[in-house]
Amino acid sequence: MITKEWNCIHLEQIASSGQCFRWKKTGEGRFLIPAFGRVLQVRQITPVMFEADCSQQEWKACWADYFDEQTDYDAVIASIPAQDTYLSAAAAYGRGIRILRQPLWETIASFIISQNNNIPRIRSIITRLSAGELTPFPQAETMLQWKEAELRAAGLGYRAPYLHKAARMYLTENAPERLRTLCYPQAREYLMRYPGIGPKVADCICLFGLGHKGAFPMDVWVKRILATHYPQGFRLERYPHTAGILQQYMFYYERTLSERNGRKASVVHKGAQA
DNA sequence: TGCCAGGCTTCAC
DNA sequence: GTGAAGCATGGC
Repeated sequence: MITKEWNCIHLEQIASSGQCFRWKKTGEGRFLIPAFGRVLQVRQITPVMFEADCSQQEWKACWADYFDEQTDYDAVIASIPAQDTYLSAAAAYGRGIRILRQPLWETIASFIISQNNNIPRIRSIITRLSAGELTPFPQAETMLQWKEAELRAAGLGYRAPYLHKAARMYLTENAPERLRTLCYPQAREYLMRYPGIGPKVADCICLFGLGHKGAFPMDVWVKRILATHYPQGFRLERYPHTAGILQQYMFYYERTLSERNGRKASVVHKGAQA
């Protein structure tokens, strides 16, 4: 068992930030995370401390990257201009969020499934594909052996052929090796060649599967936020290496407020920066 | 019952 | 290049 003390770590916020679909809550601040061939237990001990049931060696080998240990989230938040009242509020609200670096194929498949779908249903489809909540996510090789009809049976609907073809391309083109060598714009362009992957899904994969934190997924929520709070335009170029983190703050803030206040409820922040 | 969902593909124009 | 229609399915 190891413990980590970070200023910005809130497991509940990460679990409900829409970036991961397989965390299983087992109690207050307690989660099981199936990834990398095992199930990690994590627990929030204090607002700035959590524990994980793994060795230091295992932590360094995969979970440190998974939890994005090397990024200074305080510095990211500090980089937000004070006059940008909406983003400042969103970051303060979701300051415990971290960008998870998730297994690549699982991220590609999950976000192909996510298109025009809602989060509870994405979770249920992924659980069916994995044949359980804590069992390993099926590898591309496995999915390629399945028939499209089997994917449809898991609830994928029209996305079934997308996923099947994506698995084939992923394997035949040796995508993990290729993607490792590409910068963010190149990786995004490469991924958009896959069926079922457009700009938004490609950005999610770049952000959550490849660690390109300059990726800024534009989904229906973010479009709504930008239209409401940044009618003069959002200065994305200000955040070439952290835009994805800020996007998560916005997404989480807006969704959480909406759930509490009713659909599309939104606090108006006059003076949100252009 | 109807709307909507962390969109994408296809097809007019 | 831009905009609209169509898409499977189930949560709410």
